Amino acid sequence: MATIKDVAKLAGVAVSTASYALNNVNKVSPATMKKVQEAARELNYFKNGFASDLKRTKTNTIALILRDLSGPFYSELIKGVQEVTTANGYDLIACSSVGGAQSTAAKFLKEKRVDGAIILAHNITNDIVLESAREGFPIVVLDRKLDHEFVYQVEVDNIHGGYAATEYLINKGHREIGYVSGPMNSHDNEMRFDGYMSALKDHGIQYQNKWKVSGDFTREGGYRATKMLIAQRQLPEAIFYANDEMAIGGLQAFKENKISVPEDISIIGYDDIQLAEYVSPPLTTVRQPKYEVGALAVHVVFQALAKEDSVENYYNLSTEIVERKSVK
Amino acid sequence: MATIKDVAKLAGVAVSTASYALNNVNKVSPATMKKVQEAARELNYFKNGFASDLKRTKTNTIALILRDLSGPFYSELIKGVQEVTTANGYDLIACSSVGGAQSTAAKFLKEKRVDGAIILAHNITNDIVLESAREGFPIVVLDRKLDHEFVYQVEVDNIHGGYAATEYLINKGHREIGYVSGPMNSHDNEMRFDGYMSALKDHGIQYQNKWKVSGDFTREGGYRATKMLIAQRQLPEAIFYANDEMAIGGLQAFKENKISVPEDISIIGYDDIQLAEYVSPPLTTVRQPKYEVGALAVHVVFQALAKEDSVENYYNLSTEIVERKSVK
DNA sequence: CTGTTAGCGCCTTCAT
DNA sequence: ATGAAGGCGCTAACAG
Repeated sequence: MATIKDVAKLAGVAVSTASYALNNVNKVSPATMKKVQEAARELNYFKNGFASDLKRTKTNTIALILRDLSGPFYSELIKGVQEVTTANGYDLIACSSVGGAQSTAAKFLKEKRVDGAIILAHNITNDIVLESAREGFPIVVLDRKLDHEFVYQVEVDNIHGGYAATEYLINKGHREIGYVSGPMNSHDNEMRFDGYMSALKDHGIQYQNKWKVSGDFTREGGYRATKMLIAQRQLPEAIFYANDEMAIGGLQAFKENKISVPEDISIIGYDDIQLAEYVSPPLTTVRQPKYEVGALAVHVVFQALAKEDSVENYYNLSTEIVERKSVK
Repeated sequence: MATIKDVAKLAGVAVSTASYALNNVNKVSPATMKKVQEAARELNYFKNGFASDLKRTKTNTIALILRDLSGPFYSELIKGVQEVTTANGYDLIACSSVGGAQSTAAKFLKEKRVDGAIILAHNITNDIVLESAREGFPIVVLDRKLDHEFVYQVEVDNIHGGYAATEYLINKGHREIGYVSGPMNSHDNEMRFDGYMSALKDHGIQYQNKWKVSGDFTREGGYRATKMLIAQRQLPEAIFYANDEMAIGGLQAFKENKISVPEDISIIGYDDIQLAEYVSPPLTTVRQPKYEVGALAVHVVFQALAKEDSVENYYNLSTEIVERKSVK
């Protein structure tokens, strides 16, 4: 592997000159420039990224940390992140948090291998985030509440989203409304549930514990939760699934039991994932502004990096109901 | 930011001792070990990843390069890559190649910021791959043919897949079979088309140029291509879409024109993406062993890294037809 | 405009 | 078992 030294030697200049030439610093004569570039090409030289990063203590890349690279994560969100990152001349890498504290993600955070990070991965503990964030290493979390000078939150207003979903069902004439929840430790789930509760309360409907069942945010979980509800032999008139994946699992369960949606029961999901519109019946759901979340998140990272005074630690975006055919 | 020096000082030992202690080298007394670890904790010390990588000239991470992080890329493939990578104690990062030669991906390749890479991204030119690969930096390509000592190929037998898809249609009694192609520069597309042609030929069917139309591997492209075919006012009996995304776009076009699938026309896709089974009618398609491709790809990287003699430069996996309801 | 040089933070050989 | 010291490849003062 050729180093900058080799290039300098071949070009007959000092290393610093070679460095300047290679980095286009306006400080070197066109002739030298050319000599150096030719030498570099001849040796098939490429800078060693680490050495460079080490020296500048800056990587020019930001990380997007996802629980599972292969999961049905929000492609719109990634798009938002990606576009803004690129527009700012930074690089983006995605890394997975499978393995928790031992994961690649945790390592990148702790060892500060990037200039900033955006996290959407429950299994990265708050501790890791808190001890990694620092001046010059802003972290934005999309999935939790955290109080730290250099940790920023952007979230969608899930309380309002949960409220809206529930109220939508109520306005359609339903009074008995089930809730299939995500994992208990999920902040998103908690907020959606809060919204659900408030809507019930504001409309004078009594909350019934038997109609709350947990589905873990997975399709499989939604399926099982729905089967449980069905097994109770007393279904509510409508169900609010805390995410679309679970709702799709629920659809499957209803189908197997010949319960038809929305004739026999109405259901509403949350997220508006791509599949939602293709499922049968098409799923009425709550859309989150995913692209905006992603774009805003990176934007915040850059603002923090630039030490702009105007950065807030907390941002909130709102949701919107998308009506399809799963509610009567 | 605390460095190893600070830790050593606080623990009252030399830097080297601190390094040994921190890296669990069996060379330091338990007492010293403890002192150092405590000092590290107290200072909230974490090693600087770059310095470490620079010194060892090894990153312990491999990169998966995808054309578009947000695209509907194969989650099964990623899963295969991820699991095997993790099982080998390596880290995995995904990076996007949007931007081509200026992309993050190209940078990681050229600057050798990882120990190995797996590429599924047409817009990374062969040149970049060829000049980046070298001893100690194996690259496996999933989407092209390339001849280089340290470039490995794993591909699925797309020729056979294309053949099988076409033959399936023929066996169902269709003689007029259209082909909606991916981009011309796609090796995958080319192979599928070759398979299509051979099947036609082997069954004594004349290839008709008017039934080949390009769809760019996107849903939108498939939609437009199908509209074009419809506009020709003379539809084939069946269409082979070179991927599922395009087939789904086609489904949409047919629906809008009240042409029903499979009654009026049969269609078959390729890939077996997740959506395929949810679309209406469920799409008959050719499944690729995606998980296996991913797993094998990383496996090859590790073999190459270990300089095993048994590594081949070329691997081939086979496909399978999954019958659903879009072919009559 | 070009060259010399001092580190960036860490690992590791060599002596002790 | 521990310490001193060199250097990985690069950048950026600083001096000329």
